[in-house]
Amino acid sequence: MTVIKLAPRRRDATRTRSALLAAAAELFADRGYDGATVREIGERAGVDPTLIARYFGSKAGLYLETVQTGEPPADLLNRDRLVALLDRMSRSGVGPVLQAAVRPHAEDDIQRASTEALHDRLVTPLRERLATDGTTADSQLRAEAAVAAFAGIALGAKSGAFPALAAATTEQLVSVTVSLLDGVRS
Amino acid sequence: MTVIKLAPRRRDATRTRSALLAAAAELFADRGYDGATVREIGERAGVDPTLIARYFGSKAGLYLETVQTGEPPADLLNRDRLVALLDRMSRSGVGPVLQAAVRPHAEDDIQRASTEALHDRLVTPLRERLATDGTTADSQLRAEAAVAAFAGIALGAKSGAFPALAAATTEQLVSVTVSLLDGVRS
DNA sequence: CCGTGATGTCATCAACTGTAGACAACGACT
DNA sequence: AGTCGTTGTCTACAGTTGATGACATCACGG
Repeated sequence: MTVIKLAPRRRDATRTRSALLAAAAELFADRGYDGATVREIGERAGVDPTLIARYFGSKAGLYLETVQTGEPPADLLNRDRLVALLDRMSRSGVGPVLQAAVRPHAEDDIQRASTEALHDRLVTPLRERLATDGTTADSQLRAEAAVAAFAGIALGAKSGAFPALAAATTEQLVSVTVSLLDGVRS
Repeated sequence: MTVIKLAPRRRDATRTRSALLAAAAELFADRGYDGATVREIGERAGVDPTLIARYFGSKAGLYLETVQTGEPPADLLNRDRLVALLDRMSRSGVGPVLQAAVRPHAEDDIQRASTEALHDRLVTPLRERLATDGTTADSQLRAEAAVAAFAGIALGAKSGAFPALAAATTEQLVSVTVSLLDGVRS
């Protein structure tokens, strides 16, 4: 067993690493991968930006790690899950993976990792839900469309283009989202 | 760096102007405002990029003009309109205004013009449709949510994050979109 | 106490961006 | 022909971006 130091060290690689990860998650969610700069991330984390290169290799490496440490898989047709998801987004932003749903990334690594996370956490659970509910035809297409629609709503509420959507309470948001997503069973 | 020798072209301001507009519309729709560079736009238009500054004042001015020359207002609950809209998007891209639905722009002018176009062409017609159909409660919120969801689907089909959505025929796309949007009446 | 690796700081680079301005080529006019 | 506004070409610049490497400073084991 390794001895755990309780006294906070002035120099703590683990701490700066997690600070960078947290700041990156916020900024990537807010402005997308390209929009967030390493200098901003460093400033928000209270850390020198060049440490990103040291601990994550590059900005892309930081993004990939950000994507991995995300929300657990959620079935969008489950109202409780949807509430939890929308509630968290209204507080801490929308998450980097949803950005990838509507916007292609230039780098392949970024695109692939984001897509994979999106499917693992949202598309696949929904497709399986549709299958168990009896809707087998086009279940993959339906699931993808529903997730895409959800991404549109979640991002639209933050984009500034939809004032009523941005001003809505979580309950209202849940209600209208449920109304829309329910149609996926057709 | 390869230097492309251009064939001697007739001097025509109107022509270069429209060439720049067309190229800009494609690239803005494809990569967003920030993602499209003036050099790319110029290259696609077969025109020197600095002419953007001459004819439109700046990249932002070019974007604003691009936004103005868009699709006519469409009611998303009208199936024919939806078909036409999705069909055009599958051919010539998704249009710059839908980008603004899910992604905030840094500059205020850009954001405001995009939002205005989005509401004039999609949100307001849909809200009025909902009102005449009897759904008066929260009609603004419902209309915005539906447009945001539609934007998610349209952009998702092009983002590379949804393979089934990207491979779907226009008919399939229309079908699943109608299923989802119909729920907005709830 | 001291050295050595870990951690942080700093200056700087090359690439890219939008934009400006000097210059050249064209063409309609007297 | 000659003039001059219009249109196109080219270079350059200041700003930003991600990334690199040299240097400084700390922490811990000997």
